Amino acid sequence: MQIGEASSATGVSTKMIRHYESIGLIPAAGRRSSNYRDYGAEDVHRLGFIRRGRDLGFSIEDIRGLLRLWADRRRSSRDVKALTEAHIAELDAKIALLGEMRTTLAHLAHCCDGDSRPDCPIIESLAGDAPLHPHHAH
Amino acid sequence: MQIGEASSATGVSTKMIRHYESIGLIPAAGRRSSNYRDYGAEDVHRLGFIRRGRDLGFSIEDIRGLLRLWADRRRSSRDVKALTEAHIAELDAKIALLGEMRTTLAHLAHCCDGDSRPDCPIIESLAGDAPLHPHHAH
DNA sequence: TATGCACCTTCCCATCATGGGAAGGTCAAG
DNA sequence: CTTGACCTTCCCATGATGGGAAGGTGCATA
Repeated sequence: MQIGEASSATGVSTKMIRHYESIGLIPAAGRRSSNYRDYGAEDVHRLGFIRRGRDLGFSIEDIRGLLRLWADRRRSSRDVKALTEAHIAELDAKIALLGEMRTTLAHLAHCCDGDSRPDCPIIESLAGDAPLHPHHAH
Repeated sequence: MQIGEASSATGVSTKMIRHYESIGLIPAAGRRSSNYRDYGAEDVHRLGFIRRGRDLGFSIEDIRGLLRLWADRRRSSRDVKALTEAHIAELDAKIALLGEMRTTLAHLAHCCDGDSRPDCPIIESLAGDAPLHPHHAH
């Protein structure tokens, strides 16, 4: 199986497969006489693991840890769970941050007439002319 | 006012102030005889605008547009609102994506015993051995 | 057989916003 | 006149990904 097939079988781009090899996330693929990389079922399985990890937002370094745990028959599920919960906490922090931005922006947009006149609470807020959470009636 | 003061007055690092100048987001600062950059009230006001924009998650290019609108006395608040609502839509998309990840991970973590045994639905999911949303009783 | 096309290889560069750090100049206080 | 806190420019790194060039490989078809 050459790299393009491994790519379409897993949804990991050929670019990224080579990259993962270069940073040691996956072992160096075997080579055919043509110097083309050669992949087997185990390699494809590992790439699928990586893609699912990425889809869940794990960093490459997180996935390095998860791959090590996956390979370790004597792992504790505690370690996997701890890694996962740390990641959930990061997601929560990001979601909270984005949610705050969204709330503020939605409020400002709500207070903006959106017409052809220049007066605009959004611009005024950015300019520091108005607090971000004015106690307007609306 | 030299760059360090402008930085601490606005919360924009000196690195970023120089960077914003280099990409033309702010005009080139005046120079003293020492070749040190010199900032006035208007410059600080603009840097504050930029920082608040960044804090609300606007990209540098968004902010470039907002600065142009800010300076334009004949702007329509419609344009500001449109830019803002496009940004809100991006935030919503990101929040939704992160939220889906969070939901899946929380479910998997909930189903993981987190003990010293290796059996772990998180690893099994990543390995593709189990669907991400199994219909377990829990 | 020759040619074309789809695939592969390596290598360098770009993204986005930010920071680190080196090598050296400036300035005020001790 | 030294010390230390500032400033200058320049290069490099991050994290994950893609673009694209220059060139090799392999298979099908004219």
